[in-house]
Amino acid sequence: MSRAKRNTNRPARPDIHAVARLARVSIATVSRTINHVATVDPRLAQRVWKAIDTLGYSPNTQARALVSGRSHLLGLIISEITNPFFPELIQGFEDAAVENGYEILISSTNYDPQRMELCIQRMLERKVDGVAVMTFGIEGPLLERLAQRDIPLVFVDVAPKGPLFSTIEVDYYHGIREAVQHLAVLGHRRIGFISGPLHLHSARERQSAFLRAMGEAGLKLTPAWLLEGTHTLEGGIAMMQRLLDSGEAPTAIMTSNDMTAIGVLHSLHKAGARVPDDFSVIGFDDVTIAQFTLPPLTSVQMSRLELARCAVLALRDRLEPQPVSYVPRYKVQTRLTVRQSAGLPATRPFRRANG
Amino acid sequence: MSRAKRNTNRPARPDIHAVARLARVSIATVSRTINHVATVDPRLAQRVWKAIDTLGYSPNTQARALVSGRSHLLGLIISEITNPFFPELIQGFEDAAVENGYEILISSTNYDPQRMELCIQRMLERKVDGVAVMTFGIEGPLLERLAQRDIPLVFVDVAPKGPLFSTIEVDYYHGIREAVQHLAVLGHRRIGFISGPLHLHSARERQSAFLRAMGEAGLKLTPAWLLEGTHTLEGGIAMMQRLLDSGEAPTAIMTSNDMTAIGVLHSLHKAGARVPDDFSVIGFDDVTIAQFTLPPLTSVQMSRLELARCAVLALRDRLEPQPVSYVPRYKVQTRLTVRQSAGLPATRPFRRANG
DNA sequence: CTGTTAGCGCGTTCAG
DNA sequence: CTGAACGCGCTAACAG
Repeated sequence: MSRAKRNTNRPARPDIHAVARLARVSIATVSRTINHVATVDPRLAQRVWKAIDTLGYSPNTQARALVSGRSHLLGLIISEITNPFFPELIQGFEDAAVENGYEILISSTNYDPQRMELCIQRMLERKVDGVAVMTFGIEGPLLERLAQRDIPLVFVDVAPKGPLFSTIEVDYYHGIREAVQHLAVLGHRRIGFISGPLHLHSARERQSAFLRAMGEAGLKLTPAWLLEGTHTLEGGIAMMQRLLDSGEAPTAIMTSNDMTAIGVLHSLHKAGARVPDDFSVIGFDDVTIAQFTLPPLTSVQMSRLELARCAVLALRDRLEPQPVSYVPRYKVQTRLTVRQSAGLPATRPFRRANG
Repeated sequence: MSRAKRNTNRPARPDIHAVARLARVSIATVSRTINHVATVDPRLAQRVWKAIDTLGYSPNTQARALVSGRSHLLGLIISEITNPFFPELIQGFEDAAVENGYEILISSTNYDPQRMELCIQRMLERKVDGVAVMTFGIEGPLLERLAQRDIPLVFVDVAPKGPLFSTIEVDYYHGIREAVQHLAVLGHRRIGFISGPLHLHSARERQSAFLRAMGEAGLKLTPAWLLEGTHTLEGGIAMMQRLLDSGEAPTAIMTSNDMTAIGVLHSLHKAGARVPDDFSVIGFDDVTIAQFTLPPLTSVQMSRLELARCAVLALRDRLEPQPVSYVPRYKVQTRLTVRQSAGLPATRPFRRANG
């Protein structure tokens, strides 16, 4: 009498027993059918599916996770969701995850290593099957601790060693080279670069890609035009200000991310300079809002959707053994998106209205 | 031998039995201690906590959910994560949820009712305890189907009836009135309004708040200046264009959301008009990027953090009976954020450069 | 190929 | 106030 009679008038969610009863099979057969075990008699399977359909049954994820040890949950750790870089990444991650039968758990660190620990803690408690750490600024010691956990982890750029770690490489050079060449073709010779905080691996990568591209284009570098920003609007404003104050400014400015570029735009606007007539500006990331700036920002894009998809695949590959023929390649490209913030260099040097 | 000896050399996650053994109590006592049942002997509780600490034990969420029927997961359904309105909402939702001991499951509908169904399906399968539907555009028939499910739901603006439904009211009028008055004080008499798609409840609310505020400020309404937009950049561009083409344009334009306002800014820029010298513009939502536009956008803000917090509380109140003294009030305010896109009205009507 | 059975880890009765 | 026993819904052995 334990199970058979429970308040029967309430339309409780049907469980596996209900399906089994209706299909006149055992619960094991129902389980096998659902999990697509090949050795089920098609006729029985048919009955099971029909029963499932008429009852509106869907398996209890919790129970399934409890016994199988696999939650089909993927964690996604990002820096800050209000940073325009991330929403698209999340979108892609969600889509790719759902496509592969996973659900996602997001949390953001707000650039706080301690909070990052909490995020991971929470994820582990929820028994995620794997975690994508997409914060672009993970610290050494933290990595060490992560390495202890025995769940698959995927990172961007940084490549820690460990049997459960994967890395997604970003080919910064490709897009940045396109940008430099774009400027060179327009006639620019004097190009400045405002980098991100150089303690970030990804910021360093972008800067060196820029240096390399300049060299290859045969353009001379002016050290005074190589500035370290902060990947923020304020940083962009300040650094552009400095460039303007220095007397001799470049005709084009490239930046390490779009927020910096937008800061540059603000600085220029305030100084009375016009873009692209007086200065050309090229950003990096091609964040959604880049198309809404005045003028719309020419920017190097790294597909966040692609990045997210790679991350999901990297985790899936650890979780579900793939056929040997499958050779994973976790690499994402960057490309130049041309809009209207870069144009021909000014014929005469810009002079500030109020100076 | 069933449980006692399982591969013992691996440092498996400790379970409740391990804690019980170490604390020399039964697993029931451990369970009670963790769940803060008041009737546990403090001395035993002490031992239990110590054991938990030394073992680094944390309860298995899956098992707990399975047996208790409560997953401590909250669903959040939004329209589109790349819409700048939502990230901050998510942030607030996450924070509030975690504060209250919940984790969140997000999914986005992309304005597709069918996808919305899938989202809900997924959430139900994951056994979320409640769902916040923050899409600002839910359809009647869908609501009907939702009503069947017996889990708490919370909505914005729209107030379906049902014992498990909650509604968060937004006081659009407050902030919109501030905006109209702000313009009136600056000297504007000719104010236009570009609404959102009027089939959306929230768009209608905003529009009627505007109409009411105009009336109260003693300002006359010009029907030709009351346009229906689409809550998109393109809509803003098109409607502003129409205003400009009409020969007699208002000196100030208010919009139903920030994307529309940014479209207006673009339209104006293209026409050679300056903001706020030639036209004043006020947006709605005060999205993060409003501070990055040129000029920074004056906008009516509705605190997304507050909204999110309300949503979490509304769900929690259904889920965990609150003390009778607690009177919930799910209402969020709107306020004007003054930046630089609204100023004194132009002394002479704007004439297009190319016209 | 199918059914029976034993837990997954924990909350919760019900005796003590 | 505590502990033993049961079962949440399901998968994975094992028997038939």
